[in-house]
Amino acid sequence: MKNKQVTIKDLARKLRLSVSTVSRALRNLPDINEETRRKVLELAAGLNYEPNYIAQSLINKQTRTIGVIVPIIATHFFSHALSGMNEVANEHGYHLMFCQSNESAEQEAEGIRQLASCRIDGLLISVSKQTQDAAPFEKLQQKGIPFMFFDRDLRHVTASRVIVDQYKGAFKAVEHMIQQGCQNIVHMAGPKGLSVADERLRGYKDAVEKHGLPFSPKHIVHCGKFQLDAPEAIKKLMKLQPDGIFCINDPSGVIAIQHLKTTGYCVPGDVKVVGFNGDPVAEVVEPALSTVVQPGYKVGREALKMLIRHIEEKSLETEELVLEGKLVIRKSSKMC
Amino acid sequence: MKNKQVTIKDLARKLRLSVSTVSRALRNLPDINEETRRKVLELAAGLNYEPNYIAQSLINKQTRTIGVIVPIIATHFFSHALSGMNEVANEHGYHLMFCQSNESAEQEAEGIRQLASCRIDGLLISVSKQTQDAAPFEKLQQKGIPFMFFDRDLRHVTASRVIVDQYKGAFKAVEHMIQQGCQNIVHMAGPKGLSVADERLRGYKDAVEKHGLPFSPKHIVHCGKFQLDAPEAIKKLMKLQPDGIFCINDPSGVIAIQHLKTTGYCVPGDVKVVGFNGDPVAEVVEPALSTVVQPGYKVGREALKMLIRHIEEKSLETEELVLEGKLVIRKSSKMC
DNA sequence: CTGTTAGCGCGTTCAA
DNA sequence: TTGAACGCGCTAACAG
Repeated sequence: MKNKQVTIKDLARKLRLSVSTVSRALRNLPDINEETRRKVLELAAGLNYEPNYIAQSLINKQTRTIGVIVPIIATHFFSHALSGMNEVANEHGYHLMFCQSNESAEQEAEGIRQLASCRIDGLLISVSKQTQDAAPFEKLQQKGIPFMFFDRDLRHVTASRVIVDQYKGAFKAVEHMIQQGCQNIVHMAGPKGLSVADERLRGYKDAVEKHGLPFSPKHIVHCGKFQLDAPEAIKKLMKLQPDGIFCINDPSGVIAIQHLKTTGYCVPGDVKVVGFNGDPVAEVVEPALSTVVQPGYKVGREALKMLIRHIEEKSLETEELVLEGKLVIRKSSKMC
Repeated sequence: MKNKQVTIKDLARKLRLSVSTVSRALRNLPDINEETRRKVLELAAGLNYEPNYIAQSLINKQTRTIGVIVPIIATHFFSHALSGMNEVANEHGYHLMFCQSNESAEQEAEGIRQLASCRIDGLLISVSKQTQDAAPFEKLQQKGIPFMFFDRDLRHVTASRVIVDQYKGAFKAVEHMIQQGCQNIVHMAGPKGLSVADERLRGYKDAVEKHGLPFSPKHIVHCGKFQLDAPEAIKKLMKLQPDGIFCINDPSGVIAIQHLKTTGYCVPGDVKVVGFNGDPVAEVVEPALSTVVQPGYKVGREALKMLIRHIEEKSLETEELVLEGKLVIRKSSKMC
């Protein structure tokens, strides 16, 4: 039943040639008679010959496979990033091997180990919320496996990265709220230590301070798992009687809006809300949620392009590409 | 700079043993002195030895890698399915290689070709909206590469599959609408020929007929790209003055609700709406959209589990697992 | 218990 | 222009 793959050896036998001649013909190397090449190519096509990439990899020491680790696939941003990577991979003849860390540093380290032992040519990673330890990345460096961060990175690790300017996005968003009349803006923040969350917080704080709005540590509440923590976070934040809530992402923005509505507040009349990401739910909630749209697809594309370039040029320099999110203003933050 | 990986040969040299002895020690085979095994294992750990899976694959003829092809990753259902597969893959020591067809039969065929030439051990696929041709799958069969469908399948291709009972889900949904008082239900359908869309349509039609509700070909409008076609489809359907719209999925259900509201209808008062899938937007839209939640994560898990079983048992029988969606009733379809 | 030999499918010398 | 021989890292068969 098992249909053995035809090998270069089979071709050689049928043509009474040596394997090395066949190999040369197949790879379009010079130093070969046009006539023999034609014959080889013809038979190869006829017999449906396909090179064994495994065998080639064993020699080349390259697999044309890139590993990708994301915290959670089922996310608007990361699924779009993967989609972008998929396209670039196709364009350049690479394959993608993926792994999900489930926001766990442990699973992430295990994923890195697994993928690295597969002899991938490079690794693209967006770290989990927990990740602090640089050790797994140092091991990659020792092994000589090129890797890069995309979106969520570890600041203190020397590596290339493609990120989105979270600081600027947050700053723009908060400044917009101020322009719309907010005088007291609070921030439902993400987990401490996560690069993107820290940057958004920094952007929020700078915008608030630049415009002389009130600020205190109480203006910020951190959420680990926002689906769980958000409701309580909002209650805490509302004690400050804010007229604006800047949320770490869109799902939490949606929760905020829903909570405000059920507790008798008017959005945007009493309180304006802005989220972050560009999730589909932001467009659907009522009032529609203003947000900073992250270019997930583009992040994926650019990250893989950069990594492939580094791999193929054997470049050791680190590079950093910073993209920008786009503030999309909807009803939830408009003056009325 | 390049840190050469330590090989079994290096271990052998340092221990003055033969490579085969080392190999046996490493693999915990019998016929080996406990003392030597200990030494080998110790040195291997000390030198950070890692087996070269490429070389092993060349011999075993197995890569412990599964290919996955999905129409669109950035989708609630498929991203959750991938997530489920990722978990099972980890549990069983497999890797996942993925590829997106972008709903194009051509890209899908190319993806199959690409993955197959990578010497994957098996393939999991959910077909594109366009796919009709069975040829790519026959080639897989010839090559002896086990493959399976999940969710969207090609009915006339003999292969195992893990699917969700779309017929039953649609039937339940429409029957629920009838119970809530609908007398004239129309259907915003998916593309013709797509297995899941056809089944949902069948379920809709049977439920309507069972209860003696009016039905005509005009009660159904097909959408290819629902984001584009939905608005027009709704206009057409509304000419029949329905009091219920059963939508092919949640995004189109959301569009329906929004359209109805802006044209002066009350949902669910005048018209009840039910979607399909369980996308997050369904919970957020107002009124919240009733839907049939598809167990995407479980489909992914079960599909990969089944495929791995088939691979490891070299089973040739085809198997079919049918899961069920769950009707979740929200405001958009409640009697009032 | 251990080592020798052969080979997986292919690429890379080097002679011929 | 072609072919023989060797090696990639590892496993498998057999002999010792």
